[in-house]
Amino acid sequence: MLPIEEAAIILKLMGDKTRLTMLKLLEGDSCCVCEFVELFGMSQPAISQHLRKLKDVGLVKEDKRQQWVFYYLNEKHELYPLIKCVLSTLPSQHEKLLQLTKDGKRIECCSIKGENSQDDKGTNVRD
Amino acid sequence: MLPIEEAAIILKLMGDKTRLTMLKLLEGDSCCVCEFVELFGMSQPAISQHLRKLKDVGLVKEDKRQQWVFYYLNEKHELYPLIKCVLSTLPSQHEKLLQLTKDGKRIECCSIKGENSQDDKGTNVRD
DNA sequence: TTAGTATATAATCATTCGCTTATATAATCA
DNA sequence: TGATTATATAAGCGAATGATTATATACTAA
Repeated sequence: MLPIEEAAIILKLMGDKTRLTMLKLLEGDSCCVCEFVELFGMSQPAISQHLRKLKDVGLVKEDKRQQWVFYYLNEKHELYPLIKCVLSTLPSQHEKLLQLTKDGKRIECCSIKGENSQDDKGTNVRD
Repeated sequence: MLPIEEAAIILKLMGDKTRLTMLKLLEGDSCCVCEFVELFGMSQPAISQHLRKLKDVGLVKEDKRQQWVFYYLNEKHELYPLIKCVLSTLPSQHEKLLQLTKDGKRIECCSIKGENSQDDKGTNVRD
């Protein structure tokens, strides 16, 4: 496919306020599905379907930890320079995550990079 | 509207290969409707409708000269930095214009910046 | 004035999109 | 084990999208 056509596909996917906000959030940290459900106030299937689209074109990758699925930006994507430059023009969405933490809704999952803290499961919090 | 929502609208509009190519072409030069019709091999109404959408959000502006309407990038657009950074990651489409010139299909219109050469109308060529 | 060229708009239509509800799968917890 | 929690998928539906054809408008040329 022509590079400009590939770029158009990526831009169309980013041209949705929910997905664009998701990507901006993922610029700073990984998030799991239930955090997005909480943040956007949308149904869980709606969130899953947005993430599926982002995953299908390789914009995000997933990391299954315990009962959660964490999504993160795929910095190896062929068009990552395009993605990065778009995200860099957007205002930070980090305060949304801070609020989630304050509300005790942030998921803490300790198996990051293979580690596992057996005595820290459940509704734990990060940030 | 939130900045991220405005950005999503712009990105959605850029997320179409025809419009994205139009914008990349306009990065270097202004073009008129019939040139786009020739370049994309699409119907004239289809081209007009794409340009209308770009104009409605202020991404392009128009400049009527004689019987033609030339479109050009609106560098004053609030989100021009976003637009510019996206376009900068795309491959040049200039050879399309060169080919158009070779085919004698490029429109030469001399009323640029108020000038008017009365003895140079019709199917003239630029480039 | 009339014919031709350039452009815009309206109506239509098939496709895509984004959501919903219902349901399936997998992991955890009691 | 059975209940709960997290996630994914399928079906359905209304709205948006991108093209087409038909038509209207405006400028140019003879």
